[in-house]
Formats: sequence, C-alpha cells, structure tokens
Amino acid sequence: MAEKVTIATVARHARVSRQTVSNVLNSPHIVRQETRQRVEDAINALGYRANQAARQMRTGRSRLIAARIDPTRDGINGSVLDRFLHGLTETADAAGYRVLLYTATDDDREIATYGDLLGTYELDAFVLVGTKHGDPRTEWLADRDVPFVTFGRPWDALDAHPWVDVDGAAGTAQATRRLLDAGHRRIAFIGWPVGSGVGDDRRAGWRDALRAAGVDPTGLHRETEDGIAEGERLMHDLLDTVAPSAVVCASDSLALGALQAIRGVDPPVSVIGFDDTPVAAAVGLTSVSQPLGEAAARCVDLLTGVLDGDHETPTPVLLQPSLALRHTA
Amino acid sequence: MAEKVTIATVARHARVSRQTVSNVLNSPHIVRQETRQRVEDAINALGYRANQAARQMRTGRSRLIAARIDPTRDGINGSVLDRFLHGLTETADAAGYRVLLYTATDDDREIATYGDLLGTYELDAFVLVGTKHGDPRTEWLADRDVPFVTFGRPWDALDAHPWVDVDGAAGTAQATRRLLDAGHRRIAFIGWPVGSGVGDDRRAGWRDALRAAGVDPTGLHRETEDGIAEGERLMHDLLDTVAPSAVVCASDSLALGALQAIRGVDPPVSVIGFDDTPVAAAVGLTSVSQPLGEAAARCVDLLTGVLDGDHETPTPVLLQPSLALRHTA
DNA sequence: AGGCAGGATTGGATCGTTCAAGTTTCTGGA
DNA sequence: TCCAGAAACTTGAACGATCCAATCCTGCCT
Repeated sequence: MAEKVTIATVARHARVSRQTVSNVLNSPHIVRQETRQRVEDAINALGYRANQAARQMRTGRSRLIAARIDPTRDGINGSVLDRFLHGLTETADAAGYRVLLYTATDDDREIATYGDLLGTYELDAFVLVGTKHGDPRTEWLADRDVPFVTFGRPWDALDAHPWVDVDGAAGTAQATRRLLDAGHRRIAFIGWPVGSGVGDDRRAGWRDALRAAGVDPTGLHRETEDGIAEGERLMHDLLDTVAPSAVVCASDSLALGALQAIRGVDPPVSVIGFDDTPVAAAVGLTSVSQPLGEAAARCVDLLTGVLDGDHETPTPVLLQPSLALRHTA
Repeated sequence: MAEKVTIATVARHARVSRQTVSNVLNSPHIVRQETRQRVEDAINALGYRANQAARQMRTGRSRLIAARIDPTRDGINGSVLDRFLHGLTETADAAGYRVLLYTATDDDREIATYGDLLGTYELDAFVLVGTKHGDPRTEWLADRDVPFVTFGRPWDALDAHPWVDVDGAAGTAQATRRLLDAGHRRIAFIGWPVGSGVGDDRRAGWRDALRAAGVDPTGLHRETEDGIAEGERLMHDLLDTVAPSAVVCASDSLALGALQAIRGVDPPVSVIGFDDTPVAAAVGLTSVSQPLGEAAARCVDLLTGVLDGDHETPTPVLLQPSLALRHTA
C-alpha cells in the first residue's frame, strides 16, 4: 500500500517547495515554464490529487453544489428533473464542481437543510428547480448572500436573482402556429389552474398566437390539475362543447389523456403536448421540447460566474424550446 | 455578520475545553450528564455545526457516498433510478451521509472518475445501480478495498460483495400465478434477449410458475430490446401465432406496447408489466412493483454496516416485489 | 486522614492545503 | 561592475476538527 501522496511528496519529487506546487495548481502563470513542467511531471508520475478537505479548510470553498431530488410526484414529467440533474452533474463536473443531493418534504425543512449543508459542508451554491409565487426559499438564501440559481424564473418581480428558464409561452405559441399553418382554426388548450406561473405562461403563448392570427380564443380552454385521467376528461368536455380540431396541452400527461379521448374521432384531432418526455416519444406524440441539458449548463455558467469571478449581476437566461414533431400533429 | 462558530466558541460558551465538546459530539457516554447538557445547550444556542472539512482532515472520512446518474436512456423506466436516488438520499441523510452525483459515459471513464472522487473528495463509498456479467467496476473497487454496494446482484458467482436486489423471478412468478388463478392457461411472456441477468431472471419466474401449474411454456415467449414499439410488434406476433389469453412483460414499456396491440381484441387479453412506473399507474396497467425506497434503505444499511462498525461481511439482501393491481389484469 | 484508582478534563500536535511575508535569483540599465 | 527592481521561489502560520498523553478531580477504601 503506497503512502498518501500530498503536496509535500510532489514538492520533494520535483525539488521545489510546497508553495511552488500550490502555485502551479492555482496560479500557473507566476511559475517559470521550466519549473512548472517539472512539477507537472511529478504530479503525473505520482498520481497526485489535491485534497479537497484541506483546500476547503483554507479557502472556505467546497466546490460543491446542492440540488434537490424529489420523489417522482408527477407521473410522466418525472424524467424532466432526471434529465436536468444529469446535465447539471455533467456541466458542473467540467467546471470543477460536484453536485450534492438533498431532499425535503416542505419549505421549512428545506430551509433547515440549507443551514445544515452550509454549516457542515460549506456548500458553494444551490440550484433550485421550480419556483413559485412568494417562494420563502429564495428569500432565505438571498438574505444570507448564499449564491444560488433557479431553474424557473422568479414570478414575483421584487426579488431578482440569477435564473434560467425556458420560454413556455414561446413553446405553446410555436405549437399553436404550427396548427394554424396546418389549417386549424378551432385550436383548444388544456392547462393548469390559473395562478401557477408556469401554467399561466404556457396558456398565454397559445392565447396570443391565436389572437395574432385573428382567432378568438374565448371558451377554447380548460383548466385542471395535471394527470392523464384529467386530460381525458377535459378533452371529452371540449369535444362535446366546442368541438376543436386541434388541442395544445400544458403537459404530456394531459396530452396523453387527450389522445385517449379522441380515439376514433373523425376527422382526427391534432394534439401537441409539452416537455417531450420519453412517453411522448414512445407513443408518437408531438411535443414542445425543453433544452434541459442546455438549461443545466447555463445554470452552472451563472453560478461559476458568481463564484469564480465577475461581481456583476449575471444576466438571466431565457431559452427557447423547440417542437419535437411526431405523428399527432 | 456574526463571526464563525467553531468548536472553540462552543467550548468558551460552555466553560469547558474543546476536547470536551468533541467528546460530547463523538463519544457522549464518557462525559458527565451535567456537563454534556451544558455543552449541548451551548451548541444549540450558538447554532454550532461541526465543520466537515476539518473533521475529514483528521479522520479521513468524508461522510459522502457517490451514486451515478444517467441520462434517461430507457424512456419509461427512467423514473426507477429517480425514485431509487431519492430513497438513497433520504436514508443516507438519516444515517449522517450525503449523496454525491457523478456521470460517466463508459466503464473506463467511470473507473477514472472513481479515482478522482476518492483522491480529491475521499469518498467513503459507492453505490452502483445495475450490474452486468463481468463488471470491471466492481473488480476495480474490490481490488482497492473501497466500500461499495450494488443495487443488482453480481451475476458472476466469483466476486462476492454486498448487494441488494429485488427478486425479479418472484415478481413475474407472482404475476403469472395471478393470471393462472384467474383461469388463464396460455400465458405468454415478452422479455429481453437471453444473456442479460435481469431479463433471464424475470423470464425464469414466468416459466417456473407455468411449469409448477402444469402448463408447458414452450413457444410462448418472445425476446427483444426494450421499447413500446417492440412490445407492440411482438404482441402482434404472439396473437398471430399462439393467441395467448394473457401476457407478462419484462418492463412497462413492453407492456404498454402490448396494450396497444391488443386493443379491440375480444375477449380482452390480460397484460402485466414490470416496474410499476408512473406511466403504468396512469394508464391502469397492472405491474410488478419494486420496493425501491426499501432497496435504497438497505443499501445504506449495508454501507453503514461496513463503514461504521461490524467487520463481518454483510449479508446480501433480496427483496420481494409486489403486484400493483389495476384493470389490465 | 491519607492514598489511590479511575474517570473527567486539558493542552499540544496533527491532518494537507493556501495565505502572507520573507529571501534568493535574475534582468537590464547606467 | 554594480545596483535597483522584478520575478521566482521558500518559509512559517493558519484554517477547525480529532487524537494523544498528561494532569486534575472526585470518591472510596483502609
């Protein structure tokens, strides 16, 4: 069993002092080329890796980012968080950070966990997925100057913090325009109850696209909690009342329900979902696709901007979704 | 901004030495009750939290567990990893550990990542999800005496290491017996190509249950890669050739495909899937349910057993799945 | 009352790194 | 040739916890 390789081992091997090795790692430019090469060779030869705990003690930086993982609460959309976390891990890694998971059952507990993670592990930053009106979490973090980014824009104008989001309205608008271009006029919308920022945003995109095309959206939309059964129920309702020729949905779950409701209806009703989940791909549902990997990458960009340098407030990022075309529209 | 609270702050506040505070934290039984109380009060009053980096430097233990997160490769089954990770995070937390994520695109890179994580962060243990024949990862870890657990049993008898798994054969057997009890005799099976440990296991459960009931399984099974389209294709094939009255599938994706294939067939063909994914719940598919939270908890149990104490080799855990009954069977 | 055993408490050393301040070496211009 | 100033490198101290060995109590027994 080889003894532990520390910075001192490397220093001895390269015939320089500890500090010079440290400089090669942290401020390479102040070390002479020749010396730097010698140190780097020693590092490689010995397989040296800087001990993060010791580094952290001195610098107060853990190079750790926290993200929450939830039980899959929303049946179909569960994979969204999954894909986002994967992207986050990958990009953070490239930037020299690691992702630490935590869970919490409610906001109070989540905030208590923040304190624990910050105190015990000295986390560098948090990534919050999803935001809501009057979010106590962002307030708590901002009050303590803890760096964080949210995937999801702040719905209350007051608190400004770095965020990344996907333009849901643009997504539903794009979906709606595609249907308009295909000749549809009675294009319905199935979404979530008024008051959820995300839901209102997606509905607005549909509404505005219709209006821009000179179609009156009045009476063409329905609201419900998310779920396949709910989507099916509302689609039946729409068929019975306004008989749309196409429908845009706020989620793939709702769209899947709608698909079940229109089975056998002739002429076929076009359906477009939201999130481009694996299920949508599997059943051939056209769906608005969020660039989750890109979103995760931009979150990391914003964080490293705050952590590693520029003190200027980072610019929020609003990404454009695309339409994954399949055979339902 | 309050100054940092260290063990010295607590000691001063409680009028004891640093060591006594440390003892209260690590070996409470050797401190007099009265003193202990005073120290604990001070800890609470000051909101003290032991600095993990400093502790780690001295003890060499990071209280960090690594787990891999994959991009959702398998459409529907993606949420399995999701749910497992959530359970892992929750249980690890309760045991005083945190979960660190990493990604890797292939085995070599994954092993390189092990080295990095161990060298830099001094990870305490790894949790590997999924195992395969001749897995180089388990070998690497075992060679270096790195503690790890796999969720998925080792398919090669040779290398013994702590593992937790769900008895897939028992799951498909249970599903098969339920269909037998309902009067079915021609019960087909749609699964994965021979050679994958998991797939073979699930098929064996179906086969043995049929044989035990005196039914010959010959010709009643089909194999393919996972996917809805594949499931649909094979179900059509089965209908055309052996005309089963029920089918057990190795995954919910395959089952969903089968469901599409039997639409309109009369009398209705019963279908049972595997994994009890949210999609199964949504479409009313009866499915074999893996106790993922329990599996994660047992993984943590095994690890803490190795890390915090008993040197005896921990006993592998084989959990029993249950049947989530819905209206397809 | 004295001595002793044993538990409770104390100060000092240590983990591996970076920071701050010091010392040596190099470079170029008069 | 000499020296100022910059560049390159070295040394000592510190981060906050635990471990170790020495010391201080305390109660108990003779």
